[in-house]
Amino acid sequence: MNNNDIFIQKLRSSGLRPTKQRIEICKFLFDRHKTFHFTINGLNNFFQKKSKKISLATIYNTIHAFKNKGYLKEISINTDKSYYDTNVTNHHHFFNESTKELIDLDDNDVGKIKINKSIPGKKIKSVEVLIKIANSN
Amino acid sequence: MNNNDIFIQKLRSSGLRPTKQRIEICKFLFDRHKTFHFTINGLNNFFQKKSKKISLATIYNTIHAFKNKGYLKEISINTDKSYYDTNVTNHHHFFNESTKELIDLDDNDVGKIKINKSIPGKKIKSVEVLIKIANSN
DNA sequence: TTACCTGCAAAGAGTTTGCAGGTAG
DNA sequence: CTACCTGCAAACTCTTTGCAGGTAA
Repeated sequence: MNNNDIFIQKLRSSGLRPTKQRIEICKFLFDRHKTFHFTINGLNNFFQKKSKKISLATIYNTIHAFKNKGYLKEISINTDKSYYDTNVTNHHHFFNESTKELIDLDDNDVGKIKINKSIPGKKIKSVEVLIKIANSN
Repeated sequence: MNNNDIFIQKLRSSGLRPTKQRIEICKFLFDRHKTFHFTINGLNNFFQKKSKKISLATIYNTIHAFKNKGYLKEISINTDKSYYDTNVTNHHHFFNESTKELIDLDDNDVGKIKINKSIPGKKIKSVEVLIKIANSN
């Protein structure tokens, strides 16, 4: 089974039709070993350069669908734009303010977060640490 | 010295002219005991209701100026809009997803965050924990 | 054939900017 | 008087939406 077939199956099993565009997006996002962070604009630029133009509306649609299916995680750093992460496990981030790049941290990089407060009737949905870094000079 | 004078002095000492609008904004933001979170839209609504309309451009200008002077802190929760905090000390937050409200956590509420990774040439600028909560039912 | 998907363009939300008139010092 | 500030409207960026034509099953 080649990669395309894997993605076709992945899409189908999520109730998403495996269209040409979605398969291309899958190949770009998920056919890699390392964690990958991106913005919608970055994705769009990539496909334009490859002359595999996918309309912005379709990119938004697909990314939203993938996020809803749990294949992507949205990360809020600032109000400018949304960042997405192909690593959907619970983890924290460095944000390099000089380059505007996100860097994943793994479990060993950040000690356990102890939360000593709770609010009646409320449940903790997520705990995210964002560490902003910049050139040290 | 009354509160207005304190704010006038605060503005002047920052190189900001104490205009009517800025003093009004100061009074609303800083003349309180508890920590206060707000959005630009919320501020705007407040002044409109009080029939002390301040133009949106001036509100943006002033909030940016205050942020640059270190009187306010911007908090990123989602891409929708910016949240601001009159508590400029280092602290963490609950974000109530049901009500879209921010709640400050103090030092005792969150254990010390241990970071075991560093990036050569980079310095940590801030460490922020955002804990999303929602109704537990 | 039918439900779903794509792409375009228009619309929306939040924010920023240019500029003419107003105000503080 | 001069530099700075305000308010309006226009512009901008990112994102969402409506809809006509296209495609998967």
